[in-house]
Amino acid sequence: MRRRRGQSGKPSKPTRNDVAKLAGTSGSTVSRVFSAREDIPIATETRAKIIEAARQLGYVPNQTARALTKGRTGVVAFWICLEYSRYRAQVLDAMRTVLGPSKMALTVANVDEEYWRDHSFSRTFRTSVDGIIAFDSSVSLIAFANPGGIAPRTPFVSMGAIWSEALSYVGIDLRAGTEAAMRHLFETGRRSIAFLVPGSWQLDASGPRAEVYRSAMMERGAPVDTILTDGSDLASIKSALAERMRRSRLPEALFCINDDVAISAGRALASLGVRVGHDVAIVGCDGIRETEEEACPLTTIQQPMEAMCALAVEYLKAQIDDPSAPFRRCVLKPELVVRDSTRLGARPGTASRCG
Amino acid sequence: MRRRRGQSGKPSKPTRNDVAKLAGTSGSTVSRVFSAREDIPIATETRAKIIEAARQLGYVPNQTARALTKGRTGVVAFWICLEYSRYRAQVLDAMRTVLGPSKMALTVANVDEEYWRDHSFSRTFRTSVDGIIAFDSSVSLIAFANPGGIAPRTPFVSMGAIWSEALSYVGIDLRAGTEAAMRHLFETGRRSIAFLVPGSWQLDASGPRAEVYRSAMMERGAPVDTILTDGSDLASIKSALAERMRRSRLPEALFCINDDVAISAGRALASLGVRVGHDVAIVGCDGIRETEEEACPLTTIQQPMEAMCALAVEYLKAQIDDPSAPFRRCVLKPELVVRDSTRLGARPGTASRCG
DNA sequence: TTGTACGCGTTATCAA
DNA sequence: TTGATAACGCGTACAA
Repeated sequence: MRRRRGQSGKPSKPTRNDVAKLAGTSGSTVSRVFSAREDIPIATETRAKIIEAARQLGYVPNQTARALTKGRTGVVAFWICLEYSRYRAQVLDAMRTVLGPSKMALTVANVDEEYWRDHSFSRTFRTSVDGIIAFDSSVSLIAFANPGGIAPRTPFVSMGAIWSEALSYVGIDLRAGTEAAMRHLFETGRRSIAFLVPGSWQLDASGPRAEVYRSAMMERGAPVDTILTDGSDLASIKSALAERMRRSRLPEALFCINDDVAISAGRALASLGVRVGHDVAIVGCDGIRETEEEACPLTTIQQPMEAMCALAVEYLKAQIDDPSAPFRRCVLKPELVVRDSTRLGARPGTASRCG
Repeated sequence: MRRRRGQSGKPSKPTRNDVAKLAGTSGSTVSRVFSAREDIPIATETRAKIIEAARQLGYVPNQTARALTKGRTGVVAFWICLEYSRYRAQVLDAMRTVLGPSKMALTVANVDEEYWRDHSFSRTFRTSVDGIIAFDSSVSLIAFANPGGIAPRTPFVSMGAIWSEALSYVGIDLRAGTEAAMRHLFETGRRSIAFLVPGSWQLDASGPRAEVYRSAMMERGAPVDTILTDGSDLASIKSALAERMRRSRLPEALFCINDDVAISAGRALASLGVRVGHDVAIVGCDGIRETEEEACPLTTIQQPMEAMCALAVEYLKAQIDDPSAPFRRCVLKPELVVRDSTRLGARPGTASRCG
């Protein structure tokens, strides 16, 4: 038995035909009015009656039915981890900016975490979309890029520091970024450089940043010097650095796994009486806006967030418009933005505490 | 003419019936297998054949069709401005946390900006959902809460500092928060208190925070003292404060429109040689995490982000489960978190500059 | 345990 | 300019 309008007292949503009945016309004509297409001629009077009837009933076209017949939703999904991170929030902002003027609608889903919880994409897949852009999502790579992966015919573009060669992607070359950072540090005369990373980040202690750091050091005959912190919070970073100062000497420079860590390191050192940029240079990674407004602005490896989003959208559109189009690929190079935290000869400063 | 599978060379997605044919069974049985319901009995052998056929074809159930027949998507939309803001990113994080363990899927849309651009919700409405939670979205209030508003039968809950009495909402009582902040400042002996706000924020210069600030001052016979800045960036705030120092005296306390402004104000003052918490007290608003890790941790009006999200979800669920259920309403009080920026007798500190 | 048949609310085609 | 009518792909009542 089906729930029918008005039968059980629960009012369900009005449909095209309800409007048609009230307007004294047919369902197809109602559809035409709401199709919002200029090229379909409708008598002014008919249209007015339909608009009025729809208003009275509170009619809204059912997007699900529409999508079913058209085979398109006009929506692209952006899969990104929604756990708080300034970097990701800024990437999301870039995606919003890029997709704003487009015809496509944007919908954001929190994919990775959901997968680890459910061991499936069932929830994420519930919103039907024309294509998917996934940012730094290892999980979706596993799902899409493997042979016999899920939803093989859904247009998919991976974006960020990890990707699979099997499909379209817009990568970020963290190796190149790290190389530039290390070169800069050596060129500005730093010899002892440490890599600062929370110890729990298995992946990042062995990823491209760590690798390039190590080989850059070894190339120059400098000792590899990794400082592991307990967490990524200020307190953990401060205690790791304080401990280091107690046991031996601080390095001349810190290469930090990301900007969050770099910012905390800068503050921690300042509060320990160390002059950032003078006694110790700091380099971060990602290029979040906050690096610019620190007491001592931080040198950082700036990711090309907006360019990355724009390309990913372009690639996805190509796939959507022609599912048999070849995959497109590109790896973007970050730009080293040099600021006072690594600039020689900056004026000395001191810790900032409460008044 | 309809695009048919295999006819034009463009392979379209396989359907239930394709799988059924390959598995030598019927479409409904395929549906049953993919319904993932435990209570439907299926012969082990049949199921195996279907799974295998689906794998071969790369079959994924069409969510659009599924939603059309079931009348449910299992998705809730979260409408929030995606322009970068640490506060909103933290609210989003809270929503993710709350919805994580739930059965519902979360989809995030960038509503307000889209509306100002398109003057319609057409894009936002393309993803069909069971209900909508809107955060600090004046636009969606106009659309939903007005008589004869759009989509009157879609479950809708507004959340945040603005709401409409017409529908379910979870509000935040900024008046109460501001009152607590002002009380605290007066109780700790501050007499001259200025309100710091970017001048372009029309709304916020006349919203609840501004109003309560003014009446609190007037009640105590203290002069209202609004400091307008050109923008919300550090430079604008610094120049407004420097200008003030030049012309007259700094107030004993700054009540800032939000934490972003408060953080910038703290840094600006420090760099001008003012001791935050000693020479000038600072209070922010929103309770973003960053207030805690400033050189001088900031007192702030902490929004109950997670409680707010949890309630909004609860209210929405109620509406979804029973569309005729009464609207539910609640206004949450923020909590004043007192930190060193307003604590008397904190140790003096100085500006932190580059080394 | 499985198959048949209908309906979900649209869009698009075709005839009027 | 408008009205029937056939898909769209799936869920499910009912019959087998």
